[in-house]
Amino acid sequence: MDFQKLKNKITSGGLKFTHQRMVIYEALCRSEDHPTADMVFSRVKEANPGLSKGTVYKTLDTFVHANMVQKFTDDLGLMRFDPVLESHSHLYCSKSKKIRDYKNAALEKMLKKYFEENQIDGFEVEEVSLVIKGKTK
Amino acid sequence: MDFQKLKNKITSGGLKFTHQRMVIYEALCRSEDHPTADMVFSRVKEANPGLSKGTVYKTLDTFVHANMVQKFTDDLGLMRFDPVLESHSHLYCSKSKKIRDYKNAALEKMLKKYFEENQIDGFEVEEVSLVIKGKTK
DNA sequence: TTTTTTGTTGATACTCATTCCTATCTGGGA
DNA sequence: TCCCAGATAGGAATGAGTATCAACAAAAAA
Repeated sequence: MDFQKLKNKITSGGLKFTHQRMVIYEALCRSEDHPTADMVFSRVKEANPGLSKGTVYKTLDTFVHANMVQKFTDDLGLMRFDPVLESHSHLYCSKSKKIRDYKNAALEKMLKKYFEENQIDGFEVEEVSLVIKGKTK
Repeated sequence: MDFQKLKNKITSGGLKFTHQRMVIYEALCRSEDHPTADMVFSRVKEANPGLSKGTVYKTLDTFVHANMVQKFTDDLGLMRFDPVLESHSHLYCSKSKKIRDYKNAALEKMLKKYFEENQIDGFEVEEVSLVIKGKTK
């Protein structure tokens, strides 16, 4: 992603454009492994020694509030960040501990339909997500 | 659950029967809210002042290894314990932050069937679970 | 341009769930 | 009864994440 596109992404989220935000957002987009804030920090600190850990945590949270990235908790309780906004599931590999995206519109639709047709007693469903655990082949 | 049943539960898991284990297992079974180790500790400490927090954490983990209880991570990253062994989903109430059980054999079967018929490229599915977020009505 | 306001950053201290350490204790087999 | 592997108590250590706050920068007002 080039400079202009990054700048647009950030300002169109209603945020001021800063060097730190650019660097952090770019690092997240380049990562395919749904990094934690700490992982983003270590990928970014070499080229940006002045950048502090707290800023990475805060900035990523700012992106979440601006709807630029998604946040979720993995099976170990760590906060993970994902620049993909469309709804999708995650594959947890029990061997490598890596997390992959799994997009399947048909499955999403099937689940959505199921919970529209089958109400849960005393509960109003807002969001359903799948946790898929297994092994990379 | 009476004394004999509790004792059986613990020894049949291959564990030594101790007062602490009985008290902790009983408190967990009486709880309907999938408590954290800390919550179990505070429910138990009044009637058992000598019991330490470390013991509660370790004992609950022992139960998990002995397949007497299930452990899962909630959306805030806290470890929750559940004495219900059959596979089931959880309902997360965004208002009260409470977690309820949701058993639905038909849904479980539907998902199982789906992933048997629809392989994921390069991934071997072992376990699928649902995270259902919404509001208690 | 200067001043004011507003938002951002870095450094550090802090919280809090969980794990680790170790001295001490105990249930149950010999 | 005696013994010891396993269990426990108590507290220190860990580590992810948050709060605080002074310094700073960029935009808005004067």
